[in-house]
Amino acid sequence: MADPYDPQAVEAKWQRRWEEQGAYQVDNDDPRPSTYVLCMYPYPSGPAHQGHVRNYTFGDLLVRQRTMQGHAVLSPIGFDSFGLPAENAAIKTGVHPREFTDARIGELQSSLRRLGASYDWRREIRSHDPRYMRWNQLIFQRFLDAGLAYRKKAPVNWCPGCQTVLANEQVLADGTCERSGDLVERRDLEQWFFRITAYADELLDALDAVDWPERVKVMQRNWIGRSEGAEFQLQVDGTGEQITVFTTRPDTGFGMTFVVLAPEHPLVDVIVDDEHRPAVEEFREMVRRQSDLERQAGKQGVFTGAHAVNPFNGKRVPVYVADYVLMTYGTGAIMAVPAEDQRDWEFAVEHGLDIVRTVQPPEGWEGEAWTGDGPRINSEWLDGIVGTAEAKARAVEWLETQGIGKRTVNYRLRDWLLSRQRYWGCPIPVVYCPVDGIVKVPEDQLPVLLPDDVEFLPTGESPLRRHEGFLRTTCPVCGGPAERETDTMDTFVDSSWYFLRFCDPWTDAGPVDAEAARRWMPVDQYIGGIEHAILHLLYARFYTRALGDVGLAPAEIREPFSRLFTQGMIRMEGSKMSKSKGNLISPERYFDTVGADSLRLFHLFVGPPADDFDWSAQTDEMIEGCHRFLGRVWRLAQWPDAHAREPSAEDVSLEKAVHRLIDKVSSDFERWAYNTAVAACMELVNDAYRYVQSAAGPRRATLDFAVDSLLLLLAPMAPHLAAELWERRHPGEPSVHEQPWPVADPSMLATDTQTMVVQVNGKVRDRLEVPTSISEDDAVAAALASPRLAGVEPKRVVARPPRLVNFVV
RNA sequence: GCCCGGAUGGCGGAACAGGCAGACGCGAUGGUCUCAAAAACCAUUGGCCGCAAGGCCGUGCGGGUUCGAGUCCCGCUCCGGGCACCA
Repeated sequence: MADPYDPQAVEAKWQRRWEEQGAYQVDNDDPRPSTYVLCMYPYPSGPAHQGHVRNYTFGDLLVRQRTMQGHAVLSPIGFDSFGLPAENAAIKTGVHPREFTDARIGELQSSLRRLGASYDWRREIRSHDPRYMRWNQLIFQRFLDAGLAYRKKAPVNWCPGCQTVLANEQVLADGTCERSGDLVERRDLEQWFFRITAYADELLDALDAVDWPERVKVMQRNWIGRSEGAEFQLQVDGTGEQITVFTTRPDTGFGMTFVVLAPEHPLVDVIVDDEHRPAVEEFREMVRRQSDLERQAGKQGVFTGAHAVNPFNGKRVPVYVADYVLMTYGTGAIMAVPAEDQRDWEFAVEHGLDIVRTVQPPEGWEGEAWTGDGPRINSEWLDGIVGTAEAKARAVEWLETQGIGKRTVNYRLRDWLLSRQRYWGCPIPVVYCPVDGIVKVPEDQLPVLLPDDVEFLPTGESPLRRHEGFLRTTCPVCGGPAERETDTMDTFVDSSWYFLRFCDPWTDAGPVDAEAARRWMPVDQYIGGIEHAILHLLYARFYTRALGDVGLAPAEIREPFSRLFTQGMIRMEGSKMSKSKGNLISPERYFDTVGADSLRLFHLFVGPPADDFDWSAQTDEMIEGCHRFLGRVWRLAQWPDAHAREPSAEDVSLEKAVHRLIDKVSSDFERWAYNTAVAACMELVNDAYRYVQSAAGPRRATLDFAVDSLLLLLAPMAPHLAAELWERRHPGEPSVHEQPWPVADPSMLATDTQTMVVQVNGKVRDRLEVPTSISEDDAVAAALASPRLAGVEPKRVVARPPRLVNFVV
C-alpha cells in the first residue's frame, strides 16, 4: 500500500524545486504567446491573511493553467510598501518604518511561497525601494512640466489636536480624528494635485470597451459623474457684477425664483449690502467651522440683500448664501428652481420664497418638487413642450443667441490631491526658493531619499518638517538657501504604474521600457478586491494615459487592465475581515496541518469567487473535507490493482465521464466557476471509487487515463499534490505543470441515453431512460406507454426530445 | 434619497439558454472493519402524509406571462454594497 498523504513533505519538496528551477520565470524574448496575469500587489502587513490566500490562489490557478496552455505567462509580484501603519508602528515602538516594513515583507513572502504561488521573483518591486522611488519622482516632475501636476490651496481636514492634515480615510464617520478624537476642521492649505479631470471624458468613455465587472464600471461612471447642462450669467441688480450659474435644467429657467451662492463664493463679499453683511459674515464663519457631516445636516442660509435678474423673464430675484451649494462643484452658484428641484423647494419653503411651476406635474402631485417630464407652463416660448430633452435644447439655444450662456459639461470627479504630511512615503521632489519659486530637484539627484535619523513622535506632524538636514537645502537654480518640500506622495501613486514597471523592472533608462511594455501590456487578467473598484483602478487608468502622453510609456497603451476580476470579501460574522478588528485567521496553521493544497482547494470550492463569504464555525470542517478529498485522490492515483482487458461498458462510461470533466473544468475556469469545477472533480473521484471497487475491478488503461487527466486538471488547483503524484506515476518525464492542458475528445462527450422527464400539466409523472437521438414521435409514444400515465388523454402535447414530454389534459 | 447586488434544505452552495429543484461539500443518522477508538469504506439525509406503492407541499412575500417559472414581467419585504445637498 502507498504511503499516506503527507502534505508538509510534498509541499516543501515542490516549493523548493520550483524555486531552484525558476519554474515561473519568464523572459521578455520568450517565443510563446504572451499572457500577463496580475494580482493586486499587497500592502505588507505581516503574514498573509485569508483574503490574500483567496486572491493569490485565483491568480496562481490562472498562471499555471495558461502556462499549460502554452503561453509565456508574466506573473510578477511586489509589495505596496509605503503607508501609514509602518509609521504608526514607529511612533509606538520606535522601530524605523523601513526595518518594520522589510520584516513584514519577509513574513508575507514566506506565506506566499508556502501557498505555492508561482511568481517570477526576479521582477519583485517594492514601493519604498530607492530604484522605484527614483522613477516615481521623475514621473511627478514630468507631470509637473506637462501641467498635469500643480499646487493650489484646497480645503483639507485639519486636526487641531494632532496639528496636522488628515487624509479623508483618517476622519471617522462622526467627523472626529481617528487618533485624537478631536473634531476635525476644514482649513485651506497649499496642496499638490494631479489633473485627473483632464482625462474625465476619456476615462468615462473608455469604460465601455473593457471587460470589467459591470458594477465596477458603474461605480467608476458614478464617481466621474458627468452631467450635461448649461452655464449662464446673471446680472446682479444695481452693480456691474455677474453671477455665473451651472444647471442641468436650463429648460426650467422661467421658474427661477432665487439665486444661491456657496458660502465660499468670492462674489459674496462684493454683492452683500451693509444691512445684511453681519449676518452673512456670521453664517460664513459658522459654515467654515463645520465638518462635512454637520454641513449635510440641514439647509441653512441667509439673504445677501442683493438681487439678480432672471434673464428668462426679466424678474428680480433675491440672492442667498446657503450651505447646500458647494463651491467645489459647477460654478459654486445656482439658479434655484424650487418647483423642479427638491433641495430648492425645501429652502424656499423654509424662507418663504416664491415657487412657480414650469412643468405641469401629474394629477394630485403637490407639496414637493416635480422633476419628471410634463408640459411646460409659465414659460412663454417653451409653453406646451412636453419633452425635457427638447425643452433643454431650446433653452440652451436661446441662452446662446442672447450671448449670456453656453452648453457645458460638469464632472463630479475632482483632481487628485496627492500630498500627504507623512514620513513613510515617496518624497515630492521639489524645493521652494524665495527667488525662483517651485524648483524641481535636478534629475541626476533623484531619488530624494528619506533621512533615517528622524524621531517619530506622537504629534501627528511629519518628522520631515522638523529635520533640518532634510528641510534646509540650496536652490538648484540660484544656489541660494531653499526649503525642501516635506510632503510625500499618496501611496496610490506607487500603485498607479507598478504593473508597467513589472514588464522590465531592471531598465535604468526610464520608468517604463517601451518594448517590454508593448510586449506585455495591457494586463490580460487583473485580480483583486472590490474595495479598489474606484480609487486604485481609476488612478491606474489615469496614470497609464498620462505616462503615454508625457512620453514615458508607449502612448498607444491607454487601458492598463483589459480584463478585471474582483473577488468577494471574506467576512467574519458579517464584518469585513481586517487586522484592526483582530479577526484574522492565519493560513499558516492550515499549512502546518492539512497543507496549502487543501486550503487552496477550499477557497476555490466554498462558493463563487466573486461572492463574499462568511468565515464561520463550519469553515474548518469544510477545509477538512477538502483535505479528505485530496486524500482520496492520493490513494486513487496509487491504486494497486488493475487489469489489462478489452474495454467494457463500464470502462467506456468512466472514460466518457473523464472527457466531460475535462470539458467542464476547462469551461468553468473561463467563467470563474471554480466551485463547480472542484465539485465536478469530486464527482469523478466518487465515480472512480465505485469503478475500482466494482466486481470486475478497474481496467489499467481506463484507470490511468482517468487519474492522469484528473491530475492535469488539478495541477492549477492543488499544484503540489498533482506534481508529486504525476512524478510518481511518470518518473523521468516532464512534470505535470509542463504538460499540455488536456482537451476533451468531442466524440466522447455525447452520451447514448439520457433521462427523459414525462410531465402531465407540467408535473413530473415519470422518468424514462431514452436514446439521446430519440425522435419526437418515439418520445411521445414512449411517454404514453408509461404505466404511470394510464388513462391520460392529452389535449395537447409539448415534446422537447430527448429532455422532456409534457401532456396537457 | 439615488444606483447596483442578493434571498434556494440544519449549513456553504448547484441548476450556464424557461424544461428532473437541492449537484458537490459540511453536518447528522445507520452500517462495515476493529478488542476498542481514530482513519477509511458503504448507505440514508428538503418538509408533510403513508406499512408500502405512492401522493401532496416546497426556491423571501403578493400578483402575472407560459404547456411548464428558482430562472421572465409587475408590485413589495428584508439583507449587503456604492454614492450621497453634485444643481
